[in-house]
Amino acid sequence: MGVTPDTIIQGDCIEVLKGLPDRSADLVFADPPYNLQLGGDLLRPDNSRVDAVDDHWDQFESFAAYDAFTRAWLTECRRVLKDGGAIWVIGSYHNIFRVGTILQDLGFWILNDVVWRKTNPMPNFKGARFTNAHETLIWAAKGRGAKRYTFNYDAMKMANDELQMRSDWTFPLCTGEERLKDETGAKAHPTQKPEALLHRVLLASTKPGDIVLDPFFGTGTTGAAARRLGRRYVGIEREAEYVELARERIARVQPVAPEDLQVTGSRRAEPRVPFGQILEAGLLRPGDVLYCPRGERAARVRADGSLALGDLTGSIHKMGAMVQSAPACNGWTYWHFRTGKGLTPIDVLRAQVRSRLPG
Amino acid sequence: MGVTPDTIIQGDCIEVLKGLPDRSADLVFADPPYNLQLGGDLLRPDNSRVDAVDDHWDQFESFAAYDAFTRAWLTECRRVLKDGGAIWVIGSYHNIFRVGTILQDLGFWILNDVVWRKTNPMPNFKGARFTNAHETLIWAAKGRGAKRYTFNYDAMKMANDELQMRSDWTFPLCTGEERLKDETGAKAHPTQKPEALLHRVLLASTKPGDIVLDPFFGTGTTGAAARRLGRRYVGIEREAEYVELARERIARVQPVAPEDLQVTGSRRAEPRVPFGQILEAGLLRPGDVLYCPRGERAARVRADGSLALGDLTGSIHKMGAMVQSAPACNGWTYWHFRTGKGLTPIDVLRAQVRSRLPG
DNA sequence: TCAGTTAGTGAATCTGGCG
DNA sequence: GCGCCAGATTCACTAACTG
Repeated sequence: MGVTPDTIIQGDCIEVLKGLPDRSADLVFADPPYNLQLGGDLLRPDNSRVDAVDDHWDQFESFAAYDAFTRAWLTECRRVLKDGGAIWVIGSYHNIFRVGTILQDLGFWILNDVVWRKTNPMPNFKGARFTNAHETLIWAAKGRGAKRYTFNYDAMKMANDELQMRSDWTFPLCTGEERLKDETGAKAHPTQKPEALLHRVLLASTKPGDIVLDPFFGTGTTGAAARRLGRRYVGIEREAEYVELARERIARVQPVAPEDLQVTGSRRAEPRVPFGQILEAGLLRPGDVLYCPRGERAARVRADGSLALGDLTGSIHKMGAMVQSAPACNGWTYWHFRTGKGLTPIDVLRAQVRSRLPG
Repeated sequence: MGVTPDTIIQGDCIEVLKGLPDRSADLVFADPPYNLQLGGDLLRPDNSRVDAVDDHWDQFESFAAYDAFTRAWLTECRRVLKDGGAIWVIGSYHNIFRVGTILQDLGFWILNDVVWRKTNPMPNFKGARFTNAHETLIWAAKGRGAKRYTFNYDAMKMANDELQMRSDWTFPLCTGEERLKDETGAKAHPTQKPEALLHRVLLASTKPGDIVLDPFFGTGTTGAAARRLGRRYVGIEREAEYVELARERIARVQPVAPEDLQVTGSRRAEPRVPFGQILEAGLLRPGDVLYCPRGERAARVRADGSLALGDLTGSIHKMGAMVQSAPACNGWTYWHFRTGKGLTPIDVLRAQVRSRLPG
């Protein structure tokens, strides 16, 4: 009994969240209201409106109200997340420090803060400050000791020309055709996020089929990116107009074919091959000699897949670490066998065994 | 009756701050402990050990203890600031959200958050997260209605090739000759900041002769930058060794007339565009087919920007080299996409993305 | 002297499965 | 939950060394 995927639920964010089952979402992406001190509406925990204020005491009242609201929806999101789940929250300096503090206080474990660098930010018209050219995203796991979060490290590295993806991402604002307009041609939603941003978030931190919950769905950028990438979404949005716009928008999205959703996998995820299996497959034989990369050290292979060097025996990893006096060693890349052309790492034998495995 | 400028006071930050007079500093720059919470040792892939920040001054029992410490020194700093004064605090995701929240709670008025993008950050050795490639600075005025803060808008604009200075700044780490070493050649301080960063901070937010207070003076980067730029400094530092190092360092600084200072960075090389960004920008989609120049070979694009050709996958460069049996290949010019007019190299898509990037 | 190679290092909350 | 252990994992830059 879980949540129905690929739906938008119209209603108050906190009320709707309370109705969702425990541990039912793989990821939360949240773009909460930033509206502190901007003359916009500020909501109390019960969603009544706080009158605009400008003196110091009421300012504190406003922060307290924003904090209570934030704590309420984040608490529910944490409950709804699976143990291996994670959350992304985007914000600006008006609210992101309060969001980050409350995340930490609720037991979320911050994994990274990520900066969205805007290529085309709005200038600071009064010339009174630096151009506000970025927003901040916080990526956090459900808890410090929580089950392992999803991070498609190799896919991110591939998407960044084989360099580790950094914590600063550069994207243009959502403009042009992508920006939804109302019937008058005005922008339909004030803070529509670029789908490219969600593309990277989902590709980095979800698997195909995962359920992504967005408690401030707006015009459905999260849903559009999820559908395109073969993920499922649950959106919560209070305004009926936005719900309708989002439904139409998501329906227009062409999902990527499942075979194209394959991304570069990690070596950790590859099937484990015990070294003994190399012997069982006949690719090496007991008594064969293995060499370190430059050949000056040698060890004999024994029938059970251990190595012997003088009186000492142990796994390929232990023995590799031992001869180097290193704390650890990957025996697959350290030990080599001799061929007519010189020394070849035994990792190629592992690859041969893996290629014969089913699946 | 004010504070004596161009001095370093040895002692506990909060105790010393309490002895400073009200409204005596024009600016505070603070690089407080980040409250890192490290596990055990971290080994690089080559098994060398990362020299982590495990100093006693960075250890706090809990978030509550860190918050109390932060509130205490920020409260004193606010008292010591002149009414038109401002504060900068630098931190990472471990502490910056708590610092920002407390700044707001104390009545400081945030002007910008600024991101220091590191050109050469330490990689994430275990491939577990995004490379932590930035730190965050908060710039805040003493209060919302406080007397006008200093912002040298035109100096900043001039320093940025006549474009408004943005909230993301790019600098390398403090290394090489600038990095202070002890007698053994090891780094003298674990977290020395680059002087270029302080240069920009002071040039942006102080006037010549202003008094800059740094309650976590360390090896005196703030003092060195202040002296160089004709500002005055007051430093507080607990460790006697750091105080001595800072004194010697600042004495070596040659003050320079501001008009002689080179502040404009050299024009950067063309920004690198990873192929994955072409997909994120929607210029190609997962499942699209790319062709070699004469069209006789084809490969499918995957969601992470890798190419698939039969069972083989890899980057556009790797796969281009592979199909030509060449040692290397520029995938941007080798691979083409099909349009009504025939085949077009994907390099034109890179040019489109580049045209949107900031200089 | 110069070019090429090797070694070292920087604020880091840095693995995962099985018993 | 803890311990064990297989085995996966790095970018930009500086400085020292080699030939």
